[in-house]
Amino acid sequence: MKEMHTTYDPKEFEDRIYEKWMEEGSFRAEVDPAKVPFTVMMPPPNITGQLHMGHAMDETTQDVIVRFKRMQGHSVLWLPGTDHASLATEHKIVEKLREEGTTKEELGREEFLRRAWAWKEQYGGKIIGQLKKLGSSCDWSRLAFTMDEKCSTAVKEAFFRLYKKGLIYRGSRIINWCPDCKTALSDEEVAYSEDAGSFWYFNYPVKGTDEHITIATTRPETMLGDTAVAVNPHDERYARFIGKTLILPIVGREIPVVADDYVDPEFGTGAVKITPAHDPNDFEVGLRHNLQMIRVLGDDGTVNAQGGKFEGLGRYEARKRIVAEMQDLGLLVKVEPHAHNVGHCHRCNAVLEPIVSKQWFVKMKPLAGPAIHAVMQNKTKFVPDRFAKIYFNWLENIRDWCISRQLWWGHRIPVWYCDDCGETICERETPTKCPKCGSTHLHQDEDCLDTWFSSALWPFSTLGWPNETEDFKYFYPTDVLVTGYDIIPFWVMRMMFSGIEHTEKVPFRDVLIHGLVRDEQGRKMSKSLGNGVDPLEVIEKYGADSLRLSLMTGVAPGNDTRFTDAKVEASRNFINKIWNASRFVLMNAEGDIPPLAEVRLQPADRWIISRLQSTIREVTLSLQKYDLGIAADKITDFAWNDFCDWYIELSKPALYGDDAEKKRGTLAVLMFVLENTLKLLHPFIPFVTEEIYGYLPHVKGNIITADFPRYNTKLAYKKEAKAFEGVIDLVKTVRAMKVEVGCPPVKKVPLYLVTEQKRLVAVNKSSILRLAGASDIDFVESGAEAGEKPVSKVCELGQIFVPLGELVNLEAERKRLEKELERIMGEIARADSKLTNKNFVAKAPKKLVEDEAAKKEKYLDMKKRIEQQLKLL
RNA sequence: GGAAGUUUAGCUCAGCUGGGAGAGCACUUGCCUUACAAGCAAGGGGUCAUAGGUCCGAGUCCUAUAACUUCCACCA
Repeated sequence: MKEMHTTYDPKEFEDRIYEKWMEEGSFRAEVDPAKVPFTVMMPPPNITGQLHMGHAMDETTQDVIVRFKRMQGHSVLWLPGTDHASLATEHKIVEKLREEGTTKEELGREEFLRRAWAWKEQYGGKIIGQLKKLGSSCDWSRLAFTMDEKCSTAVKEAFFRLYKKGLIYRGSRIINWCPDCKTALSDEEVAYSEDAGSFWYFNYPVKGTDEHITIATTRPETMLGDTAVAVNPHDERYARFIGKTLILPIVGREIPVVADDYVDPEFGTGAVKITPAHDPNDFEVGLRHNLQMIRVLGDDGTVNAQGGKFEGLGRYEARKRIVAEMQDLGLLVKVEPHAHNVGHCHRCNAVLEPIVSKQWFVKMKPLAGPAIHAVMQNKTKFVPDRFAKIYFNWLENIRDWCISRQLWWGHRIPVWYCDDCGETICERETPTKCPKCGSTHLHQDEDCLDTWFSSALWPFSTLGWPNETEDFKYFYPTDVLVTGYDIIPFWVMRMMFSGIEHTEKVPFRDVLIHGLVRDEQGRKMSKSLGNGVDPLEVIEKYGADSLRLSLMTGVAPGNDTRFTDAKVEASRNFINKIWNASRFVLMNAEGDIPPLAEVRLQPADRWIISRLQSTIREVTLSLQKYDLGIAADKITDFAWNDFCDWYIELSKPALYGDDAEKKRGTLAVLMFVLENTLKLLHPFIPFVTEEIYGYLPHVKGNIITADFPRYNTKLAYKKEAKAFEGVIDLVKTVRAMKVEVGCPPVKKVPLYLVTEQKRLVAVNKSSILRLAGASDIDFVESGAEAGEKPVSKVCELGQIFVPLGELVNLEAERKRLEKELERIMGEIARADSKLTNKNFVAKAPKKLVEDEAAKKEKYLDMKKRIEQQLKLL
């Protein structure tokens, strides 16, 4: 047998283990009617992306679940993929072109796309290698890409169906426009931030009078497009102006004063300039009053021909000039500082312009309803369920989804226009002639679809929908979707309504939401702050298992967590502990190790096996509920405290003794517990558990495909385990006594014991002597038999006396005993207060009352013993 | 303006359907005990944000309050 290295060194085996899994096809999902499928769709990272801590959290969470389910015997499909990230990618390539001194327009669409695909081939695979480093056990043979053939077919089909149902339409509406990216965005892609701005007060003269109305605006440049001024119909100050005409300064246009409830008389001056083409609210007002819509800003954010002499100026330059000119005209009343929320492009952070533009939209109301119902009826459950509220909130207030983007990299809108008759044609396949006039002069819509349109189909497009493939039939709907709460509106919601609309099934049964990974100070990790921690560097330093475990411990679903080096180090230390415990077991393993069923079990054996059983049960239940943090805690607690600190130490007398049968029995138990502990740990720390598993002499195959431990009632040994706790308590009590009186740990002391559990103590004598640092144990009836000047302490099993001779300070011992007596009296009083409470006795569960009475008995007994001992001093 | 979350040991955080407050790190003390100093043993440290309420019993449920965080909406 190979020897294990003396220290845990993840670098030595992590890559090797991953290759082994790949070679043996351990991640591959099979359509197997004999098994129950378990499907998880990986949220596809952007091809522009680098692995960050958010991914590490997301991937680890999924991998833990998937490995657990795989070991439980499911046919597991964890389908990986990447997202073409239309805007983000195009943005990057455009930037690169700029560096080369060219533009996408100069290149032309075809050449641009060729470059984009090349870019995807070159960089898009990077993140996949990074996912592998983490240990992600996804089925790489099914790797998908949102622009591959399968997904493109699904996108066209989905668009076609929605279009035919009238759920997709084209229209001129106010949309969010990014002047830098030169494309429309959806409402969800707008990032608001509070910016310091100004409030300019302008006078608009009333036609044919000396009077004027003062309006206030944060965007003076939009006045070029003003087509009215609105006041509240109930505002007495302005009642006489309603219906009058104003002269728009600078421009000279005559505009009406209209009454509209939208205006808040309390805010500003109570009179609002109306620019229907550049403000969503004004747009609505414009519709209600039939106002003219004048667009004054072009796609690049400069003033267009409608802006007269300001044409060609940037929006901020135009603002400056207009304010200056208003001042010259004596129409600027005042300027106030004003902080207000401004929408920014989530990709390039440029200030967005609301602009009226002809775009494609998805009608949301008919789609939102069923998506809301599905969650209300628990067809899909959010974990934790509070996130359902966020989901409802979004869907209930949703507006139509702008899906067209003025981009080239993405799914081109499957709509053609007839050059001759102007017919709009939407087909699954590229049409060759106009169905209306027969013309062959057709051209396709220039725009692309929002990236999220294809992401929304991800749970089924990747399985071959709309074709009824074997994969689709077997693996769909999926079981759980794992993602951060920030993605609910972008993705979860859209997958829900798309899934229900297109497949008539919810796309996933559960949505597991995890929190954000923040930096050590609790700040969001971000590029601009430069506070991001690179998971790959952490893996390089500590290994992937340590990173994974550190992300999984001490976290609750949906709650944010902080990343600290200290936490990774703690995880690394734990893994090292497991490594060494395994080494200990293997070092002592000699000859054939019998299966557990064939050996005689000692009390300590039954205790550890019992503890293992309850750990198995708790861990399994926690994992099923997605309480990964609790599961990780339970296993690490068992492995470190129960197994390493107690059982391994307890096993040493048997291992080093001459009783061959006992030794074989102990080895069987050690091996059994180790093997099961490794299996419980495997979902969290897959590499090291697989590596150690390979050293176990009696097992075949890999741990990744081994059976997850099952709770076995026959091995629960509840009573025996409970009794054995007394032995542990005894050892702890002796250790504490020695420390309290300052007895050197190496000095072996004789123990005198008053107890009714003589057999239990006798059987475990050698372990107790070893662990407690004692020389011998004698059973006595009272302290009087315990030699000169004994110190004493009560414990679960009875009372311990240790004659410490010269080490004993009588006065100190008296004080110690009095203090302990005080504590015991407190306990008795506590139990009494409950037992004398009639309501408690009458209403509390019977078991609780009985337990309380038993405790009181125990403490009364302890009290008696201490009092006796005090008399002897 | 609306919504959600957080508030527990010095720090970072767990705590499931209410039944004697936990972990890791840090700290104190003592140990290189032949798996492990990335370790072992023994400890100290908490009116569970505040005020009420329900209950025999509240960190846990309810209602207010405060502070912080986040999301959404937004008044030009």
